[in-house]
Amino acid sequence: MKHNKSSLTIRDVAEACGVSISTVSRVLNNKDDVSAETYEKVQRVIAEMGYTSSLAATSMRSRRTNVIGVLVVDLGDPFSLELFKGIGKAIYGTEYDLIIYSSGRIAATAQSGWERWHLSRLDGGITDGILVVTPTTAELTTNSPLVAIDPHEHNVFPAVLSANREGAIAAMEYLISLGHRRIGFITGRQGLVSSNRRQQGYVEALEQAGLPVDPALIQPGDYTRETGFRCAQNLFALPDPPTAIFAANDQSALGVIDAANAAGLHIPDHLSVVGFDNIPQATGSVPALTTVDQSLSEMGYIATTMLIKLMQGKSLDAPVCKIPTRLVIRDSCRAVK
Amino acid sequence: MKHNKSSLTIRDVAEACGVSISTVSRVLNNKDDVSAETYEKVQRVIAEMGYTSSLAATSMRSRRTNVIGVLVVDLGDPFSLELFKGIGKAIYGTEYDLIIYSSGRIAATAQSGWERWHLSRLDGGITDGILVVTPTTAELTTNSPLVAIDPHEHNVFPAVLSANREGAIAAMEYLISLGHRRIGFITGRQGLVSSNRRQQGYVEALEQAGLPVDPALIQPGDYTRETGFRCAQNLFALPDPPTAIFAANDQSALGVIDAANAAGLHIPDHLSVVGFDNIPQATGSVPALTTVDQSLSEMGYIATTMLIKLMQGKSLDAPVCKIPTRLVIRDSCRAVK
DNA sequence: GTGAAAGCGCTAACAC
DNA sequence: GTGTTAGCGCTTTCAC
Repeated sequence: MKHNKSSLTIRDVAEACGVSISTVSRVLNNKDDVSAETYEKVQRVIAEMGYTSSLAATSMRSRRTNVIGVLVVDLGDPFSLELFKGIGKAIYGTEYDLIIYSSGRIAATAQSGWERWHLSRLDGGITDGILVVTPTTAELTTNSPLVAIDPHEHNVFPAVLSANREGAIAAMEYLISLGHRRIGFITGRQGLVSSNRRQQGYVEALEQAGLPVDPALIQPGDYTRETGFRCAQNLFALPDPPTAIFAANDQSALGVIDAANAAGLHIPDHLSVVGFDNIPQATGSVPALTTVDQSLSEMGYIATTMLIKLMQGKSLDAPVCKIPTRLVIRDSCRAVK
Repeated sequence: MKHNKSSLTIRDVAEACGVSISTVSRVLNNKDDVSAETYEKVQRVIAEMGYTSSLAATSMRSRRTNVIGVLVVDLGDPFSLELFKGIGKAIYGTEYDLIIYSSGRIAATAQSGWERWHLSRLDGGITDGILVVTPTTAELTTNSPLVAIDPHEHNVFPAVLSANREGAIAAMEYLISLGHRRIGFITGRQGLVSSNRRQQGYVEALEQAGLPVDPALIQPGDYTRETGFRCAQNLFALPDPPTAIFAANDQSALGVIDAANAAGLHIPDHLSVVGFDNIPQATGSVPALTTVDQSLSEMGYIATTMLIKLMQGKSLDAPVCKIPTRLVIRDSCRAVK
């Protein structure tokens, strides 16, 4: 490890060129009131020295950094990760940089309000625009453009929304059209908006079809395969077990398949299965699973696109963009007579 | 986009408290030379106003930011994403914050040297420690601790290394022990170190066993499922096709399975398959695939742990840490007679 | 125990 | 065209 001398500053460049720091600054910012000759020379020296302006200093002095900040609680959460793909794609080839900010301090993070804390850390400084991945945007205030990713309804910022409810309804309508009357539901993690919305769709579709909502058919899952497995077992053990199961996400659906295999139940002969899938690749190798696909990476992509528009001073076509879901029918469902 | 006024500054807090900005600064930094009374009051006002010190300003003035910077070219690359999981886990509950930095400017990014550019942007300012995800660390200079993630051999920094070569050897030795003599290899993306190392292991294992290295058995892949599919087809079409295929990653291995299915070849009766798997979950739903598992998230975790140690002024047990691979034998291989 | 003042590296007036 | 200068929000001596 080489700990060299302290990093280069604009002053070092200026001295090396024999000009003043403001001239260097002008070159850095592509101002046009510099002689071609000087411009050229400064450029050369900058390249030679490998100088880069310090983000910290630039942020402080000027309001233009071309940096987009992404605020996220749990880095590593598959949800966020999938979003990053889309965000990265949207940023690619543009003149923007990206900073994903996350904190290890659970104290500042676990309490609601982490978004606010993070936001004020970056905003008013380093970033020119913000993408927040959080359900609660109510308390957020900022001077720069902000786009929220899948916030809940009280949101006042431009946002991209996922069609959780609609997707669940589509899945249920399909199952119902196949003749299923008793359809089990494995919920997502309690407290998450996505989970509530999917459950809401499940209930609405039943009511719409004039079918009863049997609480015994609703099993509390948590988006994991293991819990999906146990929920399915509970469902199988019912005196009057369901002929179909709708799982609130891909992992739960895989758990259902595991449980069916374990119980010697054949899909789709004995049981029809549909899963909500945020990361279509996740079930890509399980072609026999019907899914409601929702592309999280598309959400990230679109949110970033919206933010960039805002940062460029353009206005949005619509302040809120809903990302559609798509029912991908494969071999895991069969009509019942 | 422009900035309005009104981000809260330390001066606002000072005025609201009727003290000087230096007193507020002392409270912010937990200095002990402030009277309990004042301390308490300032704390309260800070909480009430929802003030947070600006990262930009703090970075500039002091050397201590408690922020770890992660430099990455391609956000969205599954490799990086998996790393983030481990990094996030390592950071969780600590007093450190994390900044993942990535640039959309292909000009600064595509050319070798992006690492250097990014580094100097963050270093000497915002971050106290750096994690770089890049093969080439040779040109990097920095004043703060730096840990490289899977760099190639000319690296001088503390690093975590993956056992690509060793893993490939393990896979090959297993196949060879089963009696396979003609083993196909689907390479990773050309130019990547991981790819080279795995190929190196393939060749070494053959040589070690006194088996010939047949160039026709080495198909150039690119870590995608589609290319894996085509490579496998090429292999099948050989006058003397292989009895086993080792694919340089999970996706290619899935492509091989696709191709085998398409060609009516049964695994493992007609063909044995092993894949190198960076993201064990990726093939989790394909239990019939033997894999060399290497946990990328573990690499991220360990690298972060090392960096934190360094940032705390402690020294490392070893400057370089090798992440082991694990051969997970399942039903995709059979002995040939 | 607290305040005043000097910068950190940079940009943006404003001079010349 | 180019240099000088005044801060951006903060930490840190150094007085009091």
